[in-house]
Amino acid sequence: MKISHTPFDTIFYSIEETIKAYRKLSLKEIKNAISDITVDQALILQMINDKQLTQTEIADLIFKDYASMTRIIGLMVKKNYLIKTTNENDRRASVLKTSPKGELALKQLIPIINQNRETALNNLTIEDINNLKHILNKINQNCKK
Amino acid sequence: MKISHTPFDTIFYSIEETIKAYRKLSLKEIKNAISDITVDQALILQMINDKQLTQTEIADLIFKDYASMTRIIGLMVKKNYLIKTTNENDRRASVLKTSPKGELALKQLIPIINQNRETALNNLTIEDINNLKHILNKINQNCKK
DNA sequence: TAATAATACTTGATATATCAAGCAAAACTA
DNA sequence: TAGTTTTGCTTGATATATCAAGTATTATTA
Repeated sequence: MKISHTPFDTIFYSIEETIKAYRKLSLKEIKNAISDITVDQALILQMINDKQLTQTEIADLIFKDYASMTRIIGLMVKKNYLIKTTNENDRRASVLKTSPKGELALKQLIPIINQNRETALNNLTIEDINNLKHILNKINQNCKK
Repeated sequence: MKISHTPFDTIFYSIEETIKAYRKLSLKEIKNAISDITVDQALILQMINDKQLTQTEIADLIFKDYASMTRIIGLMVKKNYLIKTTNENDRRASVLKTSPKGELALKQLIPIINQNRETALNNLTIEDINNLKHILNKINQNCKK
């Protein structure tokens, strides 16, 4: 198979471009509602609210380094969106909970997050989405071999 | 259209996952050859070698902030991969050139970069790629409206 | 059970991302 | 042509990414 080799023709360029455009849109809308929260922080808030998770679990789920996770969580605690305590059954692990402020923020954020997704996926068909997911998954597998 | 709303079912999750996997693969292979160069730095080296570009132009092409570009270029100059001078026709602008060390590095890097792309796209058809590009482009447009 | 290994983070150092503010040169305009 | 705006880039501050090294705590193993 012949594949383009100039940087700007590669599919990776398109992928980067798209994800950056989506992140930009999301950040704008989120900041518009709550100025001191980022896209990832909103996602983390949502994850912790849905299910009790450790930092390590969150990091694995959203492809972040554990060190970054420590710092992001630290900031979210400092801004009072999260409450962090130690797990008494395993004193290495921390227990993360959304604070009242965090829950309130989340109530505002969820419709915004959903709206962002709708906006980004406007005019796409179910086939488009499934296709996209399928092809990306192939690439993902290739990269991990 | 009904679209999934749980974070891990969304297509954006797949996109992030894929681009991170690809970046990880690329970085590993690049570092293996030249330990002090990153994926973006390799790309920048390639761009500058192909065509004379200003920092601003490079930043726009690879979706980077101008401030980041100043710092990345600064490091590449410091590591002696690039030579930076001022453009005498427009003293605001800088002229960037690959140094001999940069050119040598690039010679090593180009086959690696190409190989990474081949690896990542293994078993994909031309249709897959075109499809992917087309769908991503739709999302990209939606995000920019 | 003592030594070792693994786990769940944390910290330091450096690079990059992002926003805001600033600077000098160039372009534009009244 | 003087004043204003734009352009190309830089710097500062803060957040995040990444790698390496370190600290408790828990689990394993000889």
